[in-house]
Amino acid sequence: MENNRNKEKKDQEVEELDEETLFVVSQTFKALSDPTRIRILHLLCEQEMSVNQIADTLDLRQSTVSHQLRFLKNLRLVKYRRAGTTLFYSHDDEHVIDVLQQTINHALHH
Amino acid sequence: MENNRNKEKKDQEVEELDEETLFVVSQTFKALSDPTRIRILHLLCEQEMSVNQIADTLDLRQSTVSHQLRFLKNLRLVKYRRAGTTLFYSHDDEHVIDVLQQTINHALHH
DNA sequence: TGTATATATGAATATATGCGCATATAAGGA
DNA sequence: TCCTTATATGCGCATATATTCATATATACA
Repeated sequence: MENNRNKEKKDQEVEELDEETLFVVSQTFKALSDPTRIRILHLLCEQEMSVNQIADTLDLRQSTVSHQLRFLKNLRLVKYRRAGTTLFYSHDDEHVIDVLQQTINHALHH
Repeated sequence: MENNRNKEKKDQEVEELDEETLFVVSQTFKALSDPTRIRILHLLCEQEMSVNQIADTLDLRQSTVSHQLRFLKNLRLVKYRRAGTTLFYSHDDEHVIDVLQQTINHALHH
């Protein structure tokens, strides 16, 4: 079987993805690949919520929610505003929310 | 902190996702969360390819490609046609390919 | 300063995941 | 039937991940 790497690119040949793009894309989807994070992001689609509100609504431990919010915040998928000791989280990436909504709708209608 | 589950739904309150939807959506994104699977699906966006062609093009072991193709086939994200002993794989879910392309483009242009 | 509330964090544990080796299976041709 | 080629699969290892408990940090307020 012939190996085409390092040869001239054929007309229909697809451009290989560079490592950074691959990393960003895989991380983005990894964020959406866990049911807990999906539930959290789905909540935050329409309203901001505090950590404890999220934990209560989804019946999760406070630490679980906090860990996952840190994960999502590192990827800049959520942000927060402080009000006293309470932090209100909201989504911070329209594209990711779009993709999530699309896929939820696709799953619901099939 | 008040727990709103099992109470009347407020106007802006988001509908909770049922377990099956949650499973389907998370599995879909899990498929897209691994760099190897992304590379394979990205290749199959534009052309069908045999297992060995994929392995050669992406510099992966044949067993690695086969394992990942099985994963993708279980989720019905790829299909294949047989030609002798060779299996030509191609993508089989337009929605997932769309979502992948969108996210790759989003990553490339930011 | 001391207390209460909200959130974050570190460590431990259980589980899931990706990959490679070795081998099995399957189809085609001599 | 035997050999070759293409692909699939079982198992084990190494690593990643999600969750929990216990505790730390931070803010507000008396």
